[in-house]
Amino acid sequence: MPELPEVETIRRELEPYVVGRTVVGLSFPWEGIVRRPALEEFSTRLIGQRITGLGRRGKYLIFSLSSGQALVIHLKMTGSLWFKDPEKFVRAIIHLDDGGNIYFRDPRKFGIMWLVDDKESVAVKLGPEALGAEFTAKVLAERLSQRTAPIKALLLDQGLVAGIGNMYADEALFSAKIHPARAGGSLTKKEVERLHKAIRQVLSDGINEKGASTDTYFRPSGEPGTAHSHFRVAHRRGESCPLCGTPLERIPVRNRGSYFCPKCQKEA
DNA sequence: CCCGGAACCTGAAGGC
DNA sequence: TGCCTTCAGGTTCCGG
Repeated sequence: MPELPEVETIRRELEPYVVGRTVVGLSFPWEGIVRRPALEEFSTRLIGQRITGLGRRGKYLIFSLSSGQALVIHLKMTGSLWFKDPEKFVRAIIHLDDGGNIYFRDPRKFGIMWLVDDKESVAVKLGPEALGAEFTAKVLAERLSQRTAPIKALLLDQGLVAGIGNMYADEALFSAKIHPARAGGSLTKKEVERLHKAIRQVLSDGINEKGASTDTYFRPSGEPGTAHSHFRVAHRRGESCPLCGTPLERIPVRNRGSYFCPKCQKEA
């Protein structure tokens, strides 16, 4: 699933391929991928524009355009962007002036494209970047205080901190030895500090491994990432804790599968 | 404001 | 073999 490390890997590998290029055409095998404006306006306004930069905010990819507008893409759960034709599940194709193409592959059709004047307008309200300088242990502690929702649910709230998804939340909580169902406000100062450090570590490791290909994530070349092979609990159904050997458990937290070690991550 | 659950969508995998 | 159920989860929306 594309979370911060996966989106960042795609951004880095796509950047030299698209920056400086002009969009010369668009194809939509599935038109529902365009959120706004309406498809015809989306196309007429985007074609002819030069891509001046490729950025990322949380899990959003932002293509800066010569007009000052931005093409924003969210891959949601199963989206990926390819240099070459993945052949199946192609929902949109961006044709470039050098003959290159970007293929938006998305089996489950959750992915979205926007063409906007203000890139901030696509998301409700994003919290600080999980790997940014402004996201400190102190900021995390402030944002968790008084909160009664499970810490796992709060880590997935992009308005609290931007970029963490289900896999890396499980990894960070295991690393910090915190049970996923603990109330966010019940964490001690030491636990919040451990959690903050763990979040930054698992996300950085994920980027260094070029993302985790547990399911439908691919890099633009079509190659997988390797981060999932280093996961200690996420998606490790039926396996044992790498630290103590206790069988890992999976419980739903806010309807999200949460993998953890019941011995290393106590609920009390 | 805060919390929890539904909705969106469809392929893969497992059970019988 | 084939049908059926369950699972996967990022984000927004809505009711309490």
